Amino acid sequence: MQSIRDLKPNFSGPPPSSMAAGPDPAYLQGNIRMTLEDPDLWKTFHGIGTEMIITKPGRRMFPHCKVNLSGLIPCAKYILLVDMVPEDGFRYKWNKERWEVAGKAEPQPPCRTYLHPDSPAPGSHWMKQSVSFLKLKLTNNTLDQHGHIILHSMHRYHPRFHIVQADDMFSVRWSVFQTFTFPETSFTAVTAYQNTKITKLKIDHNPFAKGFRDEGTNKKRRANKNPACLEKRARMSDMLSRDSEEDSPADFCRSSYEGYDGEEAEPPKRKEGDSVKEERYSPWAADRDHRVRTESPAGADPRDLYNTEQLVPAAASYQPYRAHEYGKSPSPSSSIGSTNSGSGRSSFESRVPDVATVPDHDSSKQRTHEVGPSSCGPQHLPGPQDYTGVLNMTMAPAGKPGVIGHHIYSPYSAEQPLGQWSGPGPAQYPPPPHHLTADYTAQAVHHGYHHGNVAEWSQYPLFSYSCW
DNA sequence: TCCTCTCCCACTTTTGAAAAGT
DNA sequence: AACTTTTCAAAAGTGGGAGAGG
Repeated sequence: MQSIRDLKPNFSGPPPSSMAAGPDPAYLQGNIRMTLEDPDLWKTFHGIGTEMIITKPGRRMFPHCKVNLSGLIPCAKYILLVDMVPEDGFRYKWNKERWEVAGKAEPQPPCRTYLHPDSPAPGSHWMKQSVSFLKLKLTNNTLDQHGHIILHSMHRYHPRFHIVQADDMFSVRWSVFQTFTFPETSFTAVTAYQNTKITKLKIDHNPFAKGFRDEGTNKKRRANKNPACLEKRARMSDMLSRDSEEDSPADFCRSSYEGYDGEEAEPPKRKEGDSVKEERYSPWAADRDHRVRTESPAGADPRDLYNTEQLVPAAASYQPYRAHEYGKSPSPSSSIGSTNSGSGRSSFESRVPDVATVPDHDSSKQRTHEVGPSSCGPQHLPGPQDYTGVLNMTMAPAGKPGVIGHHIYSPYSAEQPLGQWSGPGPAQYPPPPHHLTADYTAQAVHHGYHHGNVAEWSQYPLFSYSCW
């Protein structure tokens, strides 16, 4: 099974007729522009080393991902997705005010993709206002049934934004994926904040945390220490015990870091005394950038050819991070061994996003499809996992007005369950086709590529969950 | 002993239904 | 009666704290 990206080289045959007669190439080859909203806030966090809390029930990101889009065809429909990509193949620990490599990364959890609830929507909809992924939640529960994005604590990730021109999820396979990343959105997944500066920043900027801004609240917290509270804690302990029984380690992911070389594991340098208002990126980024140049020849992988197509200039504020200028994205933390990084990344990329989180479309406010567990592909995974997820999505009626000029062919009717696309679970992920020496996101801030092969695309297990 | 994970607490914002007003 | 605005309770989100467990 291959990831979206890995499919690119397989797009060797003629594209589907609908694609061949597809949209104005100008739209596909560089006019689409995505800019990150609140870049200063992101940079402020990034300068310190962004941490994102992950919890079992799922935790929102803060800052949350919010982007502006332009260059879309106003009448054509698009689907927006977000997934999380490991920055590297390492696990980290917080030690004496800095992050240090604590060993090899754990096998990747099921890779999930968050589908923006408005999807699919016309380009005009996406462009008229900023697109927020506020409700995207992160979890460390590998058995999560809510469609949240599953991450490992103490690992570093960065979000990837995908824009797909497609009438509905069934058309996605024929469509062009355009992928954007913003180096300043990288973060470390944690179950509790490690860096007090991050804590302070979160409290200062997150409205939900206002209660922690004034010192007076501290005394309220003391009230927790009462007998009733202790009783509840005892009960909670029982629950925890039960949970741990359920959460038996699932061997559904192969190790993503075959290329890991412990010798190259160098603790990412954290700049001591970063100020909250720090505008430049953390030393993680600088370190990584350096290593990237010296150890990982960009473009070594033939797939890079695909990465360079449809390169869209990033927002001016992110120019410094564009691949064509630096060769590599200076995402933080990947500072550790670029070859490792590339390997880890590529391994991850070879995984299959097992979930397409399904929206309830704001405009329709209805869920038209409830589809049972996928019947496709062996279910090798223990437990309910994602592979028994249900499709819960709003489909755009076939032939719906609004899409003019660039109708994308879909071999499926709108009623066809998306679950039928589902392939084998991640337990069957093949090893990466070959070692990727190049850091994926580092290739370009923006990538575009086709899904031209039905057979391969059909292997994508798109499971859908309702996130909210 | 150290590190990580977990849950509850008190607080805040958001949401949406009901009530009130036009 | 229909629509808009206001009110308010419930739901959801937040980090801190401290215990549990590996």
